Amino acid sequence: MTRVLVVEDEPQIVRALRINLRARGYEVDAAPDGRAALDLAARRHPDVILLDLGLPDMDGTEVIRGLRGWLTVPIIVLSARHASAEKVRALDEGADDYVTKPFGMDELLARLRAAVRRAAPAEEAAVVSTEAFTVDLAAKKVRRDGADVRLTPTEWHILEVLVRDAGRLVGQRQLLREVWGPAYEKETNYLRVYLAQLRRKLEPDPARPRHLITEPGMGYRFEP
Amino acid sequence: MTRVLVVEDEPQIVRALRINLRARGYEVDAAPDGRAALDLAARRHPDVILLDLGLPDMDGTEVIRGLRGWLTVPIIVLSARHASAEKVRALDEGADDYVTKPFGMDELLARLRAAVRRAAPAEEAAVVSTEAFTVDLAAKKVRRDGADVRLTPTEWHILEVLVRDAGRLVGQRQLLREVWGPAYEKETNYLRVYLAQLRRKLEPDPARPRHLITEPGMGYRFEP
DNA sequence: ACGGATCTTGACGCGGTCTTGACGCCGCTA
DNA sequence: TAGCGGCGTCAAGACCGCGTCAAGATCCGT
Repeated sequence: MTRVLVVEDEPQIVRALRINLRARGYEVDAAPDGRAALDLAARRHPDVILLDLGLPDMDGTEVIRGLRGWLTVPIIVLSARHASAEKVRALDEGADDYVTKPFGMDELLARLRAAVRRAAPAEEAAVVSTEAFTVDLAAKKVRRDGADVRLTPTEWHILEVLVRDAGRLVGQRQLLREVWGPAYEKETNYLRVYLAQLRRKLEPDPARPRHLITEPGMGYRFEP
Repeated sequence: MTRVLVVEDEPQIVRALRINLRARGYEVDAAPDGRAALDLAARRHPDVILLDLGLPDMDGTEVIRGLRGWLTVPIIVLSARHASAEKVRALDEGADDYVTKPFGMDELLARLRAAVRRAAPAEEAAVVSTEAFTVDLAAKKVRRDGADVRLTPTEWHILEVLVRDAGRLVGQRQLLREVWGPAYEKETNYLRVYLAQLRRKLEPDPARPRHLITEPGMGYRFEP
C-alpha cells in the first residue's frame, strides 16, 4: 500500500485530503508543522510527501532541505503562492512538483500518481540470493533452508538498505539516517544490536558472518 | 550535455524555447508534429521532452502513448488547456508534468531541472585500476590478486584522497588536513606510518613503490 | 486492560586501531 | 667529509569500536 505524508496546518485541508486519499486506497499520515513532518518522515517511511509551504514553525524550503539529503521520495509542494520565484526556489531545492492552492482534487491525485509511478520502478531484480538465504525485496520475505524467516520491521528495514546496495559499503551514519532518521546518526549501538540479531537469524555461523560484514569504523556491507 | 526535444507547432514558441534553452547550455531538437517527434525521439535520444498537446497531425495523448513503453525519459506537457480532465489524462498516460500556457519561462526551466535531476541517478562507476590493485570508490573496496584487501578507516581515507587526485601531487599539509583535520598539519610522521602500511598492503614490492609515490619534501602522489 | 513482541538503553570485555617515540638510512648541503 | 633534515621502519601502550547480554520501556493486538 502506498503511504502518503500530508504536511499541512489547516485542519480543513488535511481532512479533505485524508478522506480523498483514503478513498483511493492510500494510507495517510498527517503532520501539522515542520518538526512533526521530519519526525514522521523518519518513523513512517512514506512513499510520497504532500508539503504545504506555509507552516507555522519553519520555512517551507527549510523543510525540503531537511528531507532531502537522506530521503529520496517524491515531494509535491502545495502552496497559495503563485509567484514563480517561489516555485523556482522550491523546485530547485528538491521538490518534484508544485501545485498552487486552490487545487483541483483530481489534478492533485493525478500528479500524485505520476510522482509515485516515477519512483516505483525500483521493483526490479527484487530477489537477491546467497548460499545461506534468499531476500525478496518486493515480497518483503526472507527464506532460509526452505522456510520463511521472521524479521521485525526494523530488522527488515536494515536488511533492505544493505541488500539494495549489495556489495557496497553502507556507512553507519547513512544506515542510521535511512532507518531511524537524521536525529539518530550517532546511535551506533543500535546497529550493533540489530546486526547481531540479523546475523543470528540469517548467518550459518553468526560468530563468523560471511554475508553481513562489519567494516570496523566505517559501516556494514552485504556480500551476496 | 543535456538534450531537450521540443515538440511544438507554433514557430514563435519554438524559437523562444530554443533561445532560452540554448542560453542555459541545453542542446535543443525541435519537432513540429507528432510524427517528427517520435522520429527524433528515437534517433536523437533526448534526456527530456517538452510536448505541446495541440499538434496538427495527432492527439497529444497519442504521442505520449507512442513514446512511453519504449522511452522512460521525462515528458513535460505544455498545453493551453486548463481543463483538469485534460491534465489528468495526460499525467495518467505517462507524462511527468503539466504546464499550462502561457507559462513563465523561469518556472518551466525549474520544472525541467527538477525532471532531469530525478531521472539522473547515473552513478558513474568510480573505479580506478593499476596493474597491481583496483580501487572502487563507490563500494569502498580494494581488490588485489582477486581478493579483497582489508583497510582500516584511516588507511582508506588516505587512499581515497590520493586516488581522487590520481596522477597529481597532494601536499602533506593538504593530506593531513583532509584526513585528521587542520590541527594536525604538522604531524608528518603520521603520513610516514600510514603510507608504509598502505604500500605493504598494496604494492607488489613495498620497498620500491610504483603507485604510491613519495615526492620528498612536498607530498605524495598516486600513479595509476 | 492485559500480555507478548519489539525497541531502547546501559554495561562489560576483547581485539584491533591509532598514537607516539626511537632508530637507522639516504640524499643534500656546507 | 661531516652535519642535517626528511623518510622508512618498528614496536609498545593508549584508546576506541564492536559484539554480547540483559533489563527496562514502549508499542501493539486481543
